[in-house]
Amino acid sequence: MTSKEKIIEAAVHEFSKGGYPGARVDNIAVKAGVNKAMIFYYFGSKEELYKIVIKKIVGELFEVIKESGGLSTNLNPEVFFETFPENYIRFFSDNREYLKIIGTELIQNPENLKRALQGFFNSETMLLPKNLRKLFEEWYEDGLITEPEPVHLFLNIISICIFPIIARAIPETIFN
Amino acid sequence: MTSKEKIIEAAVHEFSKGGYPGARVDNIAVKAGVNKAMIFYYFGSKEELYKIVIKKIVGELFEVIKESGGLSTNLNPEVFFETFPENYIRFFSDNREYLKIIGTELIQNPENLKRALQGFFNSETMLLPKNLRKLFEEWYEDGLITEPEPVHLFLNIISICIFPIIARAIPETIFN
DNA sequence: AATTATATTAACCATATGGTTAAACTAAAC
DNA sequence: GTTTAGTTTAACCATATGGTTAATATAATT
Repeated sequence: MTSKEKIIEAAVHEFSKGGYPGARVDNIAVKAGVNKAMIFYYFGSKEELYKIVIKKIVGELFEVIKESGGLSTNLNPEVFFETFPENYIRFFSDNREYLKIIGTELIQNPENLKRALQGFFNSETMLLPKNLRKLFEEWYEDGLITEPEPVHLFLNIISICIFPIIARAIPETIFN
Repeated sequence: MTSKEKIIEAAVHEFSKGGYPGARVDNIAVKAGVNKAMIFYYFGSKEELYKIVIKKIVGELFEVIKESGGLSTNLNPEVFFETFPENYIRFFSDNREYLKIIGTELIQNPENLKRALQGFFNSETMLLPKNLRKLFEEWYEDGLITEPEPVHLFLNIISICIFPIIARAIPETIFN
């Protein structure tokens, strides 16, 4: 593994606990087994490194959506509601650190995350939101789903997928 | 308003953006219009102040659950599923800063939040989880609800209540 | 082999940050 | 009016922290 890769890996770990302000550049360097100056040599600043980490995670997340059929035009609700939540939940269950980073960013810096997401709407993936919206609308018109608003539908899907992983602590404490 | 109150109010604001590590004691002092030393005079440390803030929020949250009938033994699903989400959503919609603090804490320090919650299970509120669990189990046995596991049910309710407020950014960006 | 471009290091720097202190001010208590 | 307890202030402190630098080692290029 190159030093650059080692730094990113260590950065994911460090940013996942404490978020951006809580992360210490020194810790990242130690964790990566690399001299601290290397971080600034390759990434320029703590903030740029953070942006790279966010991009990396969002990029992998897009892969999950694509693999769930987000790009295919002929998809039925049964298949979508099976594969998407499954892939989504697995992705964040397997990458708790990603979940922590994205979750924290979502709460504290949604505008930042928005920008990162929009950065991925390039020529290829640009199809995705259009397709998904059209699909949801068609499904509603055909009476296959009851939620007319694509935004709400998508929001509810990811709410049920992500949040239970995050919020387990609350009901666990309340019940027993 | 006393200095102590002014500090807590300013602390809520400061902790809500950037979380605990991102909060600056100096900022809290300025925002509260109080000398920085007052914070340490009244609260001892930044960490203790933070704990007080968490306690305050969790305390108000418990009031919401109580007001939703969490303590009454004869409650039907119709009433509960109307009042609880409504109160819950209003609470966090009206107090975005509380939501940010609790959300961040949930992601980055669930154990800490657990302790804060347990601290509220005193003689009075201790009835709450027992009642709620019993209620959910009865409702399931009577065929009024389909989810057998109280923990899952509660988790899903709060997921649908809280998360959409937090995660609005994602689908907003994807669709349009 | 000599030169050039890329990696890596240890020591250093300016500033930010949580926290302290001793003195001063204010309002009760006697 | 004097003492006492509580409150407030400005100046200060040690350390943590993001970032820099100049020198050195390593690998590629000619």
